[in-house]
Amino acid sequence: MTLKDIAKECGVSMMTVSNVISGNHKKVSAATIEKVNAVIKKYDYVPNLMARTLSSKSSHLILLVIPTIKKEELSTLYNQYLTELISSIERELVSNGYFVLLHSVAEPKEIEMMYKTWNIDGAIFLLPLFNKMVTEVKDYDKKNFVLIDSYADIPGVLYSRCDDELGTYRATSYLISKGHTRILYAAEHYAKNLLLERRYAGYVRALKEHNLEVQDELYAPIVPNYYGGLEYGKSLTRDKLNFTGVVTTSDMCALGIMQGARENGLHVPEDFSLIGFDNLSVCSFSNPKLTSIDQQTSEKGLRAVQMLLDRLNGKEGPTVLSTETELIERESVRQL
Amino acid sequence: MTLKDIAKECGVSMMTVSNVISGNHKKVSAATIEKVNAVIKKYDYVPNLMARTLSSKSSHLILLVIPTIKKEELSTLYNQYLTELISSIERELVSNGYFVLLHSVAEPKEIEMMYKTWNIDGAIFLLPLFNKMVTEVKDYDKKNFVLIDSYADIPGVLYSRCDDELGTYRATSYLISKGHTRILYAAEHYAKNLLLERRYAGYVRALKEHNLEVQDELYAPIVPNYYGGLEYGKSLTRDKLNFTGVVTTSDMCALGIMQGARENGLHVPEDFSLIGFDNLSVCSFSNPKLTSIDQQTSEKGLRAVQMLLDRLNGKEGPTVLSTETELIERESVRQL
DNA sequence: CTGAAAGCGCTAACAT
DNA sequence: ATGTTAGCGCTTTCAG
Repeated sequence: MTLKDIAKECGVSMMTVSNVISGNHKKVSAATIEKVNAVIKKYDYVPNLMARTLSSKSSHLILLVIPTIKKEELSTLYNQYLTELISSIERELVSNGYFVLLHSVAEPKEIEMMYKTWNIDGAIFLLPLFNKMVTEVKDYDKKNFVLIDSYADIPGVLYSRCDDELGTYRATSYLISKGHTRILYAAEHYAKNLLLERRYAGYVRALKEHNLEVQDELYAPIVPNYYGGLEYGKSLTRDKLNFTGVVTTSDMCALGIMQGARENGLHVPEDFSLIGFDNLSVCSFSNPKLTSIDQQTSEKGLRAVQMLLDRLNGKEGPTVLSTETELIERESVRQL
Repeated sequence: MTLKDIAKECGVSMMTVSNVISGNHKKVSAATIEKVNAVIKKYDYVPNLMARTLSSKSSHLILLVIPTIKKEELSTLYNQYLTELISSIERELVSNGYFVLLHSVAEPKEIEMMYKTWNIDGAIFLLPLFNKMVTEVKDYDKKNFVLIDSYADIPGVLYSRCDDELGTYRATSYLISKGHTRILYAAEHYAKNLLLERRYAGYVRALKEHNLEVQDELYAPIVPNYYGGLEYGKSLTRDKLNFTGVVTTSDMCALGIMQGARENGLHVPEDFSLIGFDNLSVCSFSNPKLTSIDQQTSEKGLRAVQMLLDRLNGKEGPTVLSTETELIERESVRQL
């Protein structure tokens, strides 16, 4: 069943049917619209988007870029966070008449290739890993890119993230409100990773606001994932414990620290308090349950899509959107 | 840059270029092949698959069907398992020249719609939730469907799963080998869910082989997810504990039981032993670490793709493939 | 408001 | 081994 068939059955031209389908309702009389729609429904006709794209150039296809990472990394580092993002983005795109092409990408050429092969309308990059790659794509500023969790500040692209600085500020302030004054920051931070930089800034701001000193010995420059945390936790002993609370930048890292420390007989929250980041469901599965900073992951995906669609529709709108963070109290912080 | 441009620059016809690209090397001389390839490389030309699909009918697009489920369910029930499947399927398809259209689906019509709009070459259904829906799709047996984790036995479709029966057999046998004789099976099983049926069969077989009786009181018909487990765990008290070991059908369920029981002062493995299923990375994050049955999730995805590609290429091959299960010892089972 | 012609970029089928 | 013709299903453009 094609446009032509529908047109024939209705006794009108293909263009009329096309206009009905595209919602060009000013160009067709109400009577024909109804007639055409009836026939469309009768045959369950849906337009072939390959043909439409070929002649109109707009595919309604959005590239969802995931990293080409090894299986182990995928499962331990990004698991639930990614599923939540992917599923929220998929839902929002589909409910707006767009389709999702999922593709893992290791170099800029592959992105250009996808644009040529499929006439992609836009692309969403799921992780800030892609920051440098993006600028190496030809005409990237005209390709409707959305970067998630990025602070790269590349002109012409869109950003969806959370208020990272405020997140760690909340975590740190909460520990302070519970009587903690010696608070460890457990994650590397350096200018190259702008997101971690923001999170560190939040920690520093909270300390300063409460007249606490930022001390070198309260900074553990670890890689903020499960294994980085585990290793650090294992290095802890009771006499080396020069802090009472820890701020981390991921739940997985926090769980690693907890697990590593336990192997040395150190327990959360008796020996030290601990706060995660992301509020993954594993927070409820650990013992003790992990207090964490929620960052509204699904909402972040949804806003990424909305920004993108606005841009595709030529609407002026914000180029950066941030979700709000919130402290979720569980069992890993104790009152001193 | 189009086929036409390449043809012109090479001084040959479009068909010659087309034949070079499609690998029809018997129809073109070695010299022209080289010349054409040089020009292709020079311009970074990649064919437009919209146009190719329009004329050839084969899109090289595979539909990856995920369920339309609510956010909370996604994160707690399927998180890592799904990520692992999706990423392995994506990698294998792309490295074979196919592309992945990700779409959540709630009813059969949507699948037919995707076939019409995008000339999909085949579809992979990520969860057995889709069993009934599949048979309601028109000409489903000619649409190159792969069902993951399904025992539906619908003719004309392909199946990728693990040896579920052997999995629970291994778990049960392991508990028996550790001196357990009163072993609880914690998951509903009924003819409608064929996978759970298989898993229950494995439990029963292990008991019988060791001359242990299958007892009604050692069957807990719970929904095998975190919340089902949690609820059941909370219902346990020391005097109601009429078993020493538990076989479950998912890690999440096992973690739920562990957590719920702990709230009543019952501990794993001191008060009872426990085995999960899936071997998710959370098994290493819990305390105690969860002994589990690994089912090679990535491999399962990979085999799904290979079966599908064989069928698309007209190769005769198996219609069912199962990955092997393996017991991964950790800390949740003790020797009696 | 409706329609006819031309063409998007490619390949199947048939020449040569 | 290479070229020509026709057409995939749709939209753009231009006429009425």
